[in-house]
Amino acid sequence: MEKKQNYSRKREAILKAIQGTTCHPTAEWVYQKLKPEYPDLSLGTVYRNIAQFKNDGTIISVGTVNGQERYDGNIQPHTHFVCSCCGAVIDIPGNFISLDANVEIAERYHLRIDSSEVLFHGICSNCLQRQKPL
Amino acid sequence: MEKKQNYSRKREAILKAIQGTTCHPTAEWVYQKLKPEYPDLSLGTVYRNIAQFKNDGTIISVGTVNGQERYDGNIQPHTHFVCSCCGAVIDIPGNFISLDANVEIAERYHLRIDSSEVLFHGICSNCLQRQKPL
DNA sequence: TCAATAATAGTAATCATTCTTGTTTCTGTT
DNA sequence: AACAGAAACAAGAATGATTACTATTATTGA
Repeated sequence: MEKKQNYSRKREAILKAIQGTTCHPTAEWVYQKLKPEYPDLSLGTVYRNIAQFKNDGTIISVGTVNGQERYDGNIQPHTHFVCSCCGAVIDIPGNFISLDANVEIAERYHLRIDSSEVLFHGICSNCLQRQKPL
Repeated sequence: MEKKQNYSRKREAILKAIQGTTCHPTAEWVYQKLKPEYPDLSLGTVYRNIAQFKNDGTIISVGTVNGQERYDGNIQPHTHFVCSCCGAVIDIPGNFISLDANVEIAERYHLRIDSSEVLFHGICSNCLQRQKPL
């Protein structure tokens, strides 16, 4: 019952672009990145394929920063830091949530937990440097 | 140097509406909630005051669910569960992140951490019930 | 009461994302 | 290789949440 999926060079390029960076890009970033090599690439294509990757679990969403959704090609459990100054999303190795906690919470609240996410907010080292003179 | 702030009945009502529910409402929800009592309320006013509350730290944002930002009047550290089926955001008591972790990460990566957030994704008990027949 | 200024309604503008339509690309089969 | 059906696409229109603008109204301190 699953839809057949044809090969597409652009789809592959979009995935590679997301997996090949740690900047947790937006759809627009991917579009701009690939535009030189694929001049007839359409932003809609980027969105459409990203939606598919998300659905397949090939990539994950890191959430919305300044109104734009950010994606991550690294699907290993890890943690993110979001700079409230420049909007950068930075990887922090480590999970910080025990598997036990997941199970316990799921049971206590009668929920099914599919994933957990830890997010830190603050100012990144770059922005701290820049602010020093103030 | 701080701007003077005049009293506004609508602003108070908006804050009370957000603080008086645990549903982590959207701006639209607040607007619909208050519309009967304030027939000339404007959606822009809701957004403008929410932005102010967020800035003051009176409320927090829980992130974006299905394209709409969700707010929380409870600023005590606690945890959220987001139902990927119905979009409900549910409070889970407890923080799950140690203060030590914050300090350690901040030092190791030369960051300033202002807040941390734990988010669970899955299916809530209501949606699980509804799906049972399948 | 009165002037200064903050807050608002209503509406227009913005911007990320999704949808639509007609065309092009894949793929399996002759 | 040529063909047919399905999948993917570009380009642009449509949508929907949020923000900005402008003329009016409310609040405040004197």
